Amino acid sequence: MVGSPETLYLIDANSYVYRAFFALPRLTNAQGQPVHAVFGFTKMLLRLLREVRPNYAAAVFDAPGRTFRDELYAEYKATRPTTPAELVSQLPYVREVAAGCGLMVLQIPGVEADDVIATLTKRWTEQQQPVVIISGDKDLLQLVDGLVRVWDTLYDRQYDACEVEKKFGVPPERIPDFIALVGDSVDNIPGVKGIGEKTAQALLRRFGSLDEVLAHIDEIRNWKELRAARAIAAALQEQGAVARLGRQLALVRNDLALDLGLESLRVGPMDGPRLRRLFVKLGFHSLLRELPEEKQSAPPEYKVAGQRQEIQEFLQRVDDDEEMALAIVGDGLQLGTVLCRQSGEALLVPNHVLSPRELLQEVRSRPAAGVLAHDFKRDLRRAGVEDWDTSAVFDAMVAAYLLEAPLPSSLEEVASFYLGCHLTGFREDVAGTVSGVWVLPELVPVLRALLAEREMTRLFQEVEAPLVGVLARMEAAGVYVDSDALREAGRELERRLQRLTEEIYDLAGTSFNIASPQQLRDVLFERLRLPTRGIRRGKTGLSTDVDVLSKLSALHPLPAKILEYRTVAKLRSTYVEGLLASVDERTGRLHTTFNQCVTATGRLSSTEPNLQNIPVRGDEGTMLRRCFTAPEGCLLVVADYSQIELRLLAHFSGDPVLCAAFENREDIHARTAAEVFGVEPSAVTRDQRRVAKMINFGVLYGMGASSLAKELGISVGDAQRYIDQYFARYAGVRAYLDEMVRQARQRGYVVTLLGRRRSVPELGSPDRAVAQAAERIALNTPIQGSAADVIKLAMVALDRAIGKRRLHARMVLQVHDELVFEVAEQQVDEMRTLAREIMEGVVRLRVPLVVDIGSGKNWAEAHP
DNA sequence: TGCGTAACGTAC
DNA sequence: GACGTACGTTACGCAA
Repeated sequence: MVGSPETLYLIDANSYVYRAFFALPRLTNAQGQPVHAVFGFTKMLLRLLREVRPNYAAAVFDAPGRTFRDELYAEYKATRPTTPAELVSQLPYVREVAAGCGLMVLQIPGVEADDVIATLTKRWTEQQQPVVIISGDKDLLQLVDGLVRVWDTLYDRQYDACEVEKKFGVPPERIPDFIALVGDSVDNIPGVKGIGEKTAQALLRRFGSLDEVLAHIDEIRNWKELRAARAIAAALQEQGAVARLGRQLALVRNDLALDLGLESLRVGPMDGPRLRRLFVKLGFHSLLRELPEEKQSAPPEYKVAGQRQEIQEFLQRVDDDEEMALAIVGDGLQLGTVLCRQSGEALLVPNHVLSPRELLQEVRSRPAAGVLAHDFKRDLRRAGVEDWDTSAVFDAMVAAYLLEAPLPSSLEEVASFYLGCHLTGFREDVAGTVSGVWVLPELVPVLRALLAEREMTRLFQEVEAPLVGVLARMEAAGVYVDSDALREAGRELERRLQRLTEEIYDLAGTSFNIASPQQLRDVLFERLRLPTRGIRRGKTGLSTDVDVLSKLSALHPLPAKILEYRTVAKLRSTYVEGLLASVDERTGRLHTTFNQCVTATGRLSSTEPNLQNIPVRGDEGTMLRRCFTAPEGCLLVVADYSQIELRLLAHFSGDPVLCAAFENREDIHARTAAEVFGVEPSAVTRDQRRVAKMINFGVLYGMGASSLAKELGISVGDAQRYIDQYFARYAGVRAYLDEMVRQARQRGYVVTLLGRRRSVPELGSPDRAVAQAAERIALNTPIQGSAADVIKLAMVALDRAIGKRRLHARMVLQVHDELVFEVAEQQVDEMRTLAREIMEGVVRLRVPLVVDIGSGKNWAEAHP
């Protein structure tokens, strides 16, 4: 729709929002606020601004409360159901969007939007300037004339006088008369009973207006061509007054005294930051891209420090309580540190002038030591300054992770997402690398506001922020590995693999790549012709995983050998060779990276190498963990939360049986077996306990009967009976899990003990499988995530306690519910007591938290 | 040669 | 398809 530069666009906002609310599928943002009507409105408005580029526009809203029409007719709009709360709650956002887009927002008390639009239209057309009304409401079609058109953007239909007449059979100015005769169920305008659209059109065509129709009732009564003319005449006679009232209701008023200069309708500039914040809040991630990248955020004028003197001068200008952005840039040869003040004043300090290590120590010595950073742990590690209490450091990467913004969360992406800044590169002789620290002073307030809004400030300040430093210390400490023992184990595994390979080729009657599932499949099912009935299929064909091979091993000796081969090969390649490759040769220690911003639930993860999946079961597990040892004069202390997830389930659900079991310090799996099998706890067999243990784990993951059956090797019917019996005995657990899903559906996200959130948008998916997977996420995340909350809190507290007591002890590993410490032999008892006290007492639950502790020369021996 | 994906297996 | 969260290794197909 192209208009002249003087065209005024008037948006009938309520009508649009109302229709969008019912027309579009319900959608909520991460906070559970329904947003689909705002979304529809926003899309429409952005499109209008992009394609039409209007110079003049306004968004007009109905004002709540009575209007002159209510005075005229008490029943006006009385049949309309009260506007849903979910729609009303979206209106403020709609106004915010319109204002952010630079539009005048009008909402005049006691007046409906239609009348405001009519008045503005009249004033505008008096200047001989065109008007386009954006509305889907037929009431406004009465305003259409040579200068005025109505555009129904939802269906992309435009109405000029011709189109109106085509649709209603009457010219625009007769629409009120038409509505008066026909009635309008939406606004509860009664109309004349017995007169429908066709009759009304005929009457108005012949007589022109409602008044003329009513003046010619006699003539109508004898009108031969009119069907049921007598009845219609009678109805008009009887209901003429009603029709006149209806006309008054339908006629829009164009004579309001609006205190408004027409120039104020000029469209202002888009408020990018405001819209971005709003879109982030509403979850309109796709629309963020449609906002113009208004600024290329280029680096400020920065000085390159040539002498230490300049650093001192720079730091002296910084206020004591001023937060300073900081980043280490460049690579090993051209290392540098960038400091950036709130004002934008920035300094690049090349390594040769002052090392990052010394500079960071300088910064840390400032009174407030407030620092803004992105991936600060990395900076600490690069500078080798790990003994930093990071509680006062605002790490934008960690904040963005908590806010569940876009993952991956490089600073460039976070800034683009929350600020709309495109960080332009910053190449420098010394730094040689891009760094966007300078956006931090602008970005951090936005992140802080969002954290506060979601009540995550404490989680951030008291858990995640201090944890940054704790993890840096753990990584820097590393864990000692007996490389000789590991190499020897590797040689032993190598010999076993040789032997197994020969045996396998023998059994297969051919040599092939045993590690290739594809070739193995050919050997098993083509060459040996093992039965394929009931064998699971993957994307590329029949599976050869552990379940399949276990089943086949009853029929042929080869599959068992393959299984053994795989176990040994895994051990050799991933654990022996992989770990040896990562050991620091000078110290014999292994330094993993703990990722704080990766998992969906709040757990940590560990990479290069992953020390959170070192085998523990079987002889191989023991052998491997024996290689993780304490250095001379030290022991390893391992503290392990006992059943933390089930305890959290008891806490959240308040289930009396589950809570009592933990309060009485019972064996929880035996208790579950007693409940499910209806026997005394003392009479539970090993097998019953095994089944109960599986059920207990299954509940935490939302396991179904079929998978439990598969796991236990029983029928699906039996598995279902066990599950039913479980929920019959633990009714509180059932109720809690149901409530979790209900809440997730209502709010769009789930919450952990300390307020960590995970949105679960797929709950409403029409695809059953997708929706059910989302349900399992909704059940599992509060439990798994709360366990992560608890151990993180304990890590922060333990780190402080160890420092305060000056213990010769350091935390070296975390494996989700377990902490490993390296402790001087004389202080092992103190460390054991401290770990237990702090870990058990870090949060207060309805049931006791229990920590099992062990100590020993190596990880296998120390395992409780 | 480098990269992405599938299959598999390890942990909690 | 059917049990939540991770990471690493190998094989393999594809593109440069």
